[in-house]
Amino acid sequence: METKTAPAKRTGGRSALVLGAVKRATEELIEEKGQERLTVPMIAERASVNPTSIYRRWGDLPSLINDIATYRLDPARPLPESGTLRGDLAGWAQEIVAHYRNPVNAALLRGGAAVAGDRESDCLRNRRAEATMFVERHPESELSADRVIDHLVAPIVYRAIFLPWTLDDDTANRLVTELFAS
Amino acid sequence: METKTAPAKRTGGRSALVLGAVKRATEELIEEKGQERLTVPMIAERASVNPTSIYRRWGDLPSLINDIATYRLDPARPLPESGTLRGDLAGWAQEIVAHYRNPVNAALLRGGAAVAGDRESDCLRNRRAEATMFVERHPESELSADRVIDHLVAPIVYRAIFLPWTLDDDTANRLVTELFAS
DNA sequence: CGCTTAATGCAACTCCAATTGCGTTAGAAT
DNA sequence: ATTCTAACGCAATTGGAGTTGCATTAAGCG
Repeated sequence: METKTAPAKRTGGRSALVLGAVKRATEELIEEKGQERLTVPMIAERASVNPTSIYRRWGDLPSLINDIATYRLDPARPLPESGTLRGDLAGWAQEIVAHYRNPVNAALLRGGAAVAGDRESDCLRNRRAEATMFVERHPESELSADRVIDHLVAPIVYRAIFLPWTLDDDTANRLVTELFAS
Repeated sequence: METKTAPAKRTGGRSALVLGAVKRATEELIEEKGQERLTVPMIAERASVNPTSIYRRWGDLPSLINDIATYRLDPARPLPESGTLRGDLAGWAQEIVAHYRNPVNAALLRGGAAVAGDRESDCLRNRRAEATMFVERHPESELSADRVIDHLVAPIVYRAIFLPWTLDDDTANRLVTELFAS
């Protein structure tokens, strides 16, 4: 039997323009209207793009929001390399706090939470991968990725979702201190 | 001037029946369809109630879901009184874990997360009140309600939302141990 | 450059969520 | 029992989300 070669994706040019316009429009509107008052046609109009294009690319609104929420923090961005696990985690936590103090990112996170629950659609999976990388880089520490998630990521995310006004400047440092005190 | 007496609310009889039927229908359907595939007319039909009644009571679907998510754990239920803060928190945490291992409650939590972000619509405000009550009952401890939220409630809620399959039997006890180790 | 077809645009259509006005029922108070 | 009116049911309507078929554009590639 003949092997079917995958059709060539077209990622550049106009497609890239549409992608960027849709992402920008979604980020703008999610801040203005909030996650639940958002619709696909609204995004399409703001992006000067046809609604059909959005439906065909993402299927529905929750998938779009989850997609943007997942990749807004670039997975290829440089991560802290301070020489110590504590230093790395402190810098990393500060970055995450700063990220979610942006109302746009907090709203996207809530959208991601709304559609979470299965292994595929976890908009925070990159955080877990990064946590694992940090603890494996410093095997002398006894910290596990699980504990980093539970006592560093979880409190930040919890506050970002439910108590965003409590995400202040020293949240990250306080949590890191408490994590290493145990 | 004459003081306007508030119009008498009608909480019993038919109204109570409608309320109960709507809550039951929502809980059933949110498990079957998930939070984002849910609509008001669907709930109305399942509850044998007119959609108009739901719209007039709650306004929209997010408000309804948030309302149910907030009061599903009865605020008047008995809380642990073991004599020690650690014992109280352990029992309390176990109850919360058990609660969110129920897929219905996890789905409701995700719905509550979707509409969170301001001081009024926090479906977890009762947990914070309970945590405050526990630490105030045992002033000899140095634990603050904030730390209980950060290192006990937040990890449970985070897992319930994003990693529900990791909420196993000893999650609560492990978190309590880690909380008191620091 | 020219070919192929992926991706978008456009328009018409369907379907259902959400609104509104009005009549009916029944909870609460006296 | 009677009154008042909150809460519900019903029906008609509207508005927009989402779908589909076809034409158009342009990205990828030899």
